[in-house]
Amino acid sequence: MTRQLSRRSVFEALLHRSPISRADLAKVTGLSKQTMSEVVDTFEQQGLVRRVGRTSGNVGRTAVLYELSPEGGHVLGIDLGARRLTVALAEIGGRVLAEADEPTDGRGGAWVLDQIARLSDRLARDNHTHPSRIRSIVLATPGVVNPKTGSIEMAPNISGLDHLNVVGLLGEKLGHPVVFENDINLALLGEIWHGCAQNLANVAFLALGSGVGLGLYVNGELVRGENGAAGEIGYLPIGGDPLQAESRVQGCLEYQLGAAGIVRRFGEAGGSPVDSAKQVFELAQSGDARAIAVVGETARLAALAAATVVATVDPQLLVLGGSIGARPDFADQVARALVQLAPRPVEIRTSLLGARAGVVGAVSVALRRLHDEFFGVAELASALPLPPPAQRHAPQ
Amino acid sequence: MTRQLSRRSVFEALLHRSPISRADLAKVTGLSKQTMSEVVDTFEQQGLVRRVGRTSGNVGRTAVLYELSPEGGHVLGIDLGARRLTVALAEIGGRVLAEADEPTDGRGGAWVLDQIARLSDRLARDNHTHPSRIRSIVLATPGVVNPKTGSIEMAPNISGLDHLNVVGLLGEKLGHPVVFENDINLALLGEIWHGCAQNLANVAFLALGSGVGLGLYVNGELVRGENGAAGEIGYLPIGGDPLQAESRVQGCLEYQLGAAGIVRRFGEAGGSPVDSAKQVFELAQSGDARAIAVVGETARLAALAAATVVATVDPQLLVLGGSIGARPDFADQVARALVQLAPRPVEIRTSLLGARAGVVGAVSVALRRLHDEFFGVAELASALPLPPPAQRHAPQ
DNA sequence: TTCTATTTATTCGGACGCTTGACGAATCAA
DNA sequence: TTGATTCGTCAAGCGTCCGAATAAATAGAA
Repeated sequence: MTRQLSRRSVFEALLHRSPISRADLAKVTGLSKQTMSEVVDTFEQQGLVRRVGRTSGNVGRTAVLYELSPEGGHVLGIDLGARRLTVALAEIGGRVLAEADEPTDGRGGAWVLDQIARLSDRLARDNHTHPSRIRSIVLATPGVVNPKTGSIEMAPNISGLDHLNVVGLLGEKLGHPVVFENDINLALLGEIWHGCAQNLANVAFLALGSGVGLGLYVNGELVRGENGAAGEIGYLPIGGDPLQAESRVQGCLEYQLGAAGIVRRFGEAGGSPVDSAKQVFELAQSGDARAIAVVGETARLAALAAATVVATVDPQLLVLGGSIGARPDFADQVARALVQLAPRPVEIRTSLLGARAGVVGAVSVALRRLHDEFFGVAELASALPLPPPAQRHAPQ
Repeated sequence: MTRQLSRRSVFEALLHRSPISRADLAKVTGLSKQTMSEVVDTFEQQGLVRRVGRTSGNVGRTAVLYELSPEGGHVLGIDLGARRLTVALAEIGGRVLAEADEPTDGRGGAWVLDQIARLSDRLARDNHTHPSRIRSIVLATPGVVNPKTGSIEMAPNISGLDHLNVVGLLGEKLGHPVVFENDINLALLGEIWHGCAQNLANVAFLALGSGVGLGLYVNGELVRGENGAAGEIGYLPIGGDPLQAESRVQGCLEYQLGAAGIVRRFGEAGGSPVDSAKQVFELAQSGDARAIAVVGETARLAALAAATVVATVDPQLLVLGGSIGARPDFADQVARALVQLAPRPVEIRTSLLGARAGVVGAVSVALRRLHDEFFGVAELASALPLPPPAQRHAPQ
């Protein structure tokens, strides 16, 4: 029990300061040299740690340096988008070994699952890792992921996936259980781990692309909501009559702010025919007056959504992401509009990782789960619960 | 270190199952009878625990029963409202011993601080507790409380308090440091501890009274925001033009939905002169058509705010509180309007504790802080942090 | 009443994990 | 070569926990 705590703090020190000697580990963790040698020895026997050289140049005896060994375990992050499939492989120490991506198999359904398995397998073998060594897998997917069951409640925009038991089938194909999480939530975690929101505890991630979505990170924790539906801001009563038919079906804000809404509004404004929101933005940059107006209105709506989030959860930073939100010209307009709307100034940044955010976030969660599997202190960490109002008297 | 964990789990068992014998404690906690006797003995010596009788009627030797002793410590919860001052005294085991309230001293400033000290002192002495025995004090106040400094950033609606170092002065007067927290947040925690939201982890508390405010409880934790300004939904861009002058100063939603806004709208609708929002609601109940319309519009605005919260954080339960929000007739109208607006049905309840919610929540936080002071595992509980992207190599 | 089964409570011995201090080993600098 | 310094191991001791044995107290059966 107390050994578990020692092992945990040694592992933590190894995560952040490798390569490191046993003597230094003892100083950092506060444990004795004796205990340290014992712990490191068991780590070495388990393959969690390996020798990596000796110190030199210092006065005194040289020390053996240790670092976390890739033998300790590998993790897989997968971003399953409607257009693109991305997979990343990392080792227990946090180093991302390789990333690969392909267009998502257009035939959908089981073909996509096969594609994921094939790509993951190739990635593992190309990096001298047998797929069976992978000890944690997290998959980013659009749609609502129920936090209790882990199942997908709203199928992603991929045909034929909604009838399949995706969690079970994919776990079987990959030889290890797969944890699902909403892609926007994972993009947010990606930005927090390796992106523009590092070391912050209160961050909101506004994703504007084909749809609109929000990721919330509060008190250093992801907000999923009771049904995993937190951040479904497509349904915010902004930008139109929330009782309208379109608003009921698709969500009031999404109807205006989604890519389809932008294209539609550009058409209604008499703009030349376009078939993607991207073209509207490009027209605006080239000076098309109608496009400029539509983009301005789009930024105003996004700022309204941002102001809503700022007033509700008071984040330290607002990250703009998604294929539309990450455009720097657009982000500037949103920031300017937000100054007028928000009760207090809030910093805005555009996504640093872009399309990679989701897969990086998936890797970060997969890593965290692996670490917790080895060194978790689940029941220890729980807060002392207060007594209920009706004192239960133990029947004697 | 490991003893601390044992002590902690024994205390937890005592909190929830007292009176209880040492033998039963051993069964519940999984510790040995031997260890249990040691721990309980030290608790008894520290005055944390006392004998309270023996078992009888069972076969076998009788057991000595123990319970948490009030000698272990008392806590104070204080709700400082603009109109009313409420103080509650509880003991370490969670029992609320007494509550008292008075109209807030209208002279404001230092008089109010004196009043708090006097009322607290009386409450302690009336319950055979010397004020010096009080080991944790939490005060509920309107306004934004900075979560880092603990200071009040927006002074409550009490004259003369904004120039004073309230935290320091009050701590001195009461002989123990005082922790401040937003009154709506504490009302929410009150409902979660003893009210209508017991044992839930995702709750939103919509407070409608002279102002509008929101309390958020997510993942079993209070959401304060980076600056303590989470839940400042008076600034939601709902119910009017958010760029208007009134919206900028007071908040767009608050301008319409606050008590003053209700009275104003009733006047604009040609209603008979009233001087409080309460009268508008009473007129509506007695059949006044204009009042009915104004109340209906008010409910619609509240439902829009609620829909915003539901779409953003997906709570399990929405509690309506505050002098206006807790009216059952009004809550029904809000619930009906929300069905049309929210993407998914969400349960709504009205506050069970009413005006007492704030002080009950203050007691709950004071208790939790006392428990953590004795049995906290702060650094143990922290999650394993992931390594930063740039691996720091220890300079050797 | 006496005896037995049962439960509570204490005592004792042993195991585990951690620390301290001493000591040998390895290295750099003079 | 010598001394200072640091690394790593060994041995001893301490705190905490557990399990087994034992004593104490009680209800129910004989």
